[in-house]
Amino acid sequence: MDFKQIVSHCKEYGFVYQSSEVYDGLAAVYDYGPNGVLLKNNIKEYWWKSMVQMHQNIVGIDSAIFMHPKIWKASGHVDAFNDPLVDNKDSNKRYRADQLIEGYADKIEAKIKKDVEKARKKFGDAFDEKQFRETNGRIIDRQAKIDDALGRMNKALADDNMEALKSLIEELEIACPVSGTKNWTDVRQFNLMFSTQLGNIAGEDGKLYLRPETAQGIFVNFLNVQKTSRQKIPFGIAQIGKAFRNEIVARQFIFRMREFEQMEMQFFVRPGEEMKWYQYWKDTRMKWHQAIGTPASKLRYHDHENLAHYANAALDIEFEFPFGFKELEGIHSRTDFDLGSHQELSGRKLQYFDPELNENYVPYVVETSIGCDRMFLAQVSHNLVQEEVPDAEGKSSTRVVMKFHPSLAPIKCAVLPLVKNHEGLVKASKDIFDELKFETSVQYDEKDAIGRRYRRQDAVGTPYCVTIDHQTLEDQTVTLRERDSLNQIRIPVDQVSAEVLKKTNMNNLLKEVV
RNA sequence: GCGAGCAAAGCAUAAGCGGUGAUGUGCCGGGCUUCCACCCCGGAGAAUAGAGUUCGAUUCUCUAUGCUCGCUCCA
Repeated sequence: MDFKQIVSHCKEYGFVYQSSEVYDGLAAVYDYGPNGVLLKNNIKEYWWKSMVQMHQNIVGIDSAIFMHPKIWKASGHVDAFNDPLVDNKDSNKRYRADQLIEGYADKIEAKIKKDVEKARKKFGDAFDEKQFRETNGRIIDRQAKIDDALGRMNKALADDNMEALKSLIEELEIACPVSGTKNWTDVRQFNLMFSTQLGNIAGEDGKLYLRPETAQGIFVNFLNVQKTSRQKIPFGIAQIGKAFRNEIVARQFIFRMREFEQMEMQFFVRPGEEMKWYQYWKDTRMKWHQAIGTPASKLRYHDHENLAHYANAALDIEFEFPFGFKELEGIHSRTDFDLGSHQELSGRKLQYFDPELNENYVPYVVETSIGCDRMFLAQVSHNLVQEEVPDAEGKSSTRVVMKFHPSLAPIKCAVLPLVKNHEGLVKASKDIFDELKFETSVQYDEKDAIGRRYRRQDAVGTPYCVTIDHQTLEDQTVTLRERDSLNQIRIPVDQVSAEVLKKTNMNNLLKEVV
């Protein structure tokens, strides 16, 4: 199935809709429909239970989306998520304004170095580089240019003065490396965090950000959770929640959205033991993905070469989406950066007393962070297939089927009277439905021919269909039809629930993850 | 954000070089129907939005919005 068909299918069968569609949509925001929300909840349940329920030493929290503005200062988001950007109108290339100016400084620095090397050759052993730099007129001029440019740039950045940055670029006659022209747009501040305000009077004082990641809610609650849950290191805190980023380019359906949901677990460990746990979670998380039937060939690790400022090791688990291998989950060794920063900025001691070592320390953190919406997209794009199956006459016909792992399927079982214009069959069917609804997610359908109803359930990934026929009224047996194999077996009505739950229950899936 | 392309019932597609918008599927109602998209009858449903040109615009022009791709960015 190509990507377009997947998006189309998601809409047609109530999985994902474009946000605000009746108003022509809102870019990079999507809504989940009736089947979508069921699938998404199942993904979250699978994750949550694998983490919290299956580990004695992992507990959950649900922290607020609003947090104290200083948190984003400490985490580095305020600085790192703010870039002054400028476009060259001729090449349509975009640059960071500060990097252009630094590039200009680097060029001059290169010239200075050339002069220095020339002089070194000329003077031989007697050459004193320091003295040369301080006395050579041309070098002094050039160094002054660098100092002036960088000095003014830093001041403009500190003042958030975009106009000054632009005029500096123009004054320095910086040209686009691609087009070679100096035809620049205005410099614009791009802020990846969404801001809003606390209280109802606008002003800097009440400025708040919607969280760009859920992790900080865990870090700032580290002490609360550790004390109230009486956890000992190593232990983890898990959270599922919304995060918000003002992406420059938001594309590829629900892969990159402005409002998205993360499933994060921060695991607190002894300093020096972080690599052991990094490896542990690397393996454990891969198992989790494969346990629901995602083939190993569609998953791979990708080690980060450029580490973020907080990490001493980082990798992604990538999934092969229809548009290529892309990040699905990140596993990062975050060192003590986050707790350390918060400790410094808040003035609170964010430490753990380790009774075995008999000492206090700021724990190190290993993070696993998976995008819930990406997981959703991975499941949908991998499981949606078109295939040839035999029809009523045994000839080949195509069907579109979502081959979700039964535990993730939105609807676990459909209850279908073979015909709808027979009171006895309808009543028996409704009785079965009314019993099953206490156990799992079921759907009743009496419209259209039985084959069409099977196909309809296939399209949303329902693993089982129960069909009630005249024989049911005589001997209390029904047909149980299985989605993937198309097999039909005849079983007593009172065994239906057990049979369906055996495959669709989350419990049995969890046993495979251990 | 820049550039290019695109925008038609729920979905997928025709036709229309300015004059009645068609088909398949899906949906709703009814009939028929004993196990993998049966058949029959009936019904609802569309030109992304706004402006302009025109007697008349789905068609031409402009603007906005959205989508796709490329660039840029990416914790």
